[in-house]
Amino acid sequence: MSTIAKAMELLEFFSLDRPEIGLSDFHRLARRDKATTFRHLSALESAGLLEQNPATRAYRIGPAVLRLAHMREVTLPRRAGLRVALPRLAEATGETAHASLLDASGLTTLAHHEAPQHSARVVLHESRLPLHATASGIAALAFGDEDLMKRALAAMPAYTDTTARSPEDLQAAVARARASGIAISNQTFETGVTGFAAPLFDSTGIAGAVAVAAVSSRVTPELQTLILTELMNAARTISANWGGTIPPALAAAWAAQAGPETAP
Amino acid sequence: MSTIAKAMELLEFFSLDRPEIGLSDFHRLARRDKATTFRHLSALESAGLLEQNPATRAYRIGPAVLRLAHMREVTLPRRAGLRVALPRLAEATGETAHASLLDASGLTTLAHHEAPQHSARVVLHESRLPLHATASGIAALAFGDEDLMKRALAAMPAYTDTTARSPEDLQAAVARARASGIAISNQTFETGVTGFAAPLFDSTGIAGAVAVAAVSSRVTPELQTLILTELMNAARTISANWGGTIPPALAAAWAAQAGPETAP
DNA sequence: TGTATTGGTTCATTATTCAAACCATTGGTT
DNA sequence: AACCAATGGTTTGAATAATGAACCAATACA
Repeated sequence: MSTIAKAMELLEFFSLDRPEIGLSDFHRLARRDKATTFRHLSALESAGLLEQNPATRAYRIGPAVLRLAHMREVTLPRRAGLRVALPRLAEATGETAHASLLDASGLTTLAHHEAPQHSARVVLHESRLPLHATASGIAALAFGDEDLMKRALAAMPAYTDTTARSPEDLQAAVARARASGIAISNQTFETGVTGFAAPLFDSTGIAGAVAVAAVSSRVTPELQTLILTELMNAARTISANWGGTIPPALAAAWAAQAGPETAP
Repeated sequence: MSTIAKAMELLEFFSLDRPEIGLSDFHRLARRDKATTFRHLSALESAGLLEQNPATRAYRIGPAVLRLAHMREVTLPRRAGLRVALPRLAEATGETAHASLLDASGLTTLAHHEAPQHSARVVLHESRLPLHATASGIAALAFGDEDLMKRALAAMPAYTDTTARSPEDLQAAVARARASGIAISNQTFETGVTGFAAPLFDSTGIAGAVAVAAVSSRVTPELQTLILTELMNAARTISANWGGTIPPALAAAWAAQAGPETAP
């Protein structure tokens, strides 16, 4: 593992639950030498990627990140394409909606939107989603290449009792998603949460996924139908905003989903 | 220079004008070995901080940056505090308004807003502002500590004929800003652009600056008075949003500015 | 007072980077 | 087709960094 990779790994420990981390915590979390950790943190700080809370001396995300994110968003807009579709999806379904972006090593949560209707709603903590254990991941795998599948198969930790354990289980789930155009995961990542996801495309192909995370006990057949319909609409809108086209096979699968409902 | 610092430096070469950079360009821009540059880029890519454009193989900012920026904004909102004040400042003055955040090595542009009134307006290209050559930098220096001034004096490249060259010139400009509460820079960074800036504060002290960049030929005494008034209002609002307090000396300086106008 | 924990620093050992060469591919010219 | 000048990417021993165990200073707590 390169020095740079080690330093970058430190950034992975930040989350909405843990937005500030001190030297000793980093030392323990990363299981790396304290001196080394300190040097890495200092280097990241002087680059502006981190900054120290003057009061606690704990490290947090620095302002340089804002500049980089702004630049990416100006030249390659992604969040902008969600601005209307994601709140609409959350409101129409009454559940939490989120969209994630596919990169070399998995899915990164781009944005999430919570429905105002229910007091009990799914709150997202993780911003990095595993391919094999989330509806979003399955949706991406269903329309990604074999290389992506290989990376998913490389590491398959079990999060709950129902997380796919074997390559066969995973491939079966992916095949179902490919056939129906929507991935459904029943408590494979977090207990009590059922995930529904549709793939998103940009001009280069599969680019991410849009998903609804619903409280499992609330999912009735009626709600599920509503979620699937809204999810297809949202995915169509977002992919169009991102300059992507829906593959014919997926368009057909979606039409088949909607067909029985809209037929006279 | 540490390996991490070198890798981080690569990120500095991105700008709105140059959002994608290939291996050979990096090799030339950073004046560093091609093999090493490639390893650094690969490491940054596998961390998600960069990604390769599949068509051109050039590198661009990766999706991990969006996740980090989102996290910072949720836990330490800064952009949110500008949402109302910055557009108002641009509209009221008819010129381009922008706000920047102070970090260890200078100012980073957070957001900018262009006035709709004029077809000729200042368009910002640089997201990294030098302390010694911009109104924002002078404003920050006027209310920052000596350490910040030391860093400003360490590197003072000349951008135009009127950029401060000597430490004395800079310290004089800073003293004027400290006395009046507003920094004014006449074409010290870009020719044809006059900058006006006020310091911004958060709970820890000086945190950045809010500025108006005006087309120099359009600046009349009337416009200048308008800009100063609006700038003070904007700075007060934003600092309040950021949880900061205006130092008494600055409040007095601003009152003196406004005083002569509002006196009967 | 003693102890545990914090952030931060030092110095031999070990791993990485450097520079300059080389490969393979692509796009344009003659 | 042959050629040229780019591109991204890889390989080689000599130079230069990174590493980790122990150490230091300050704070908090009992």
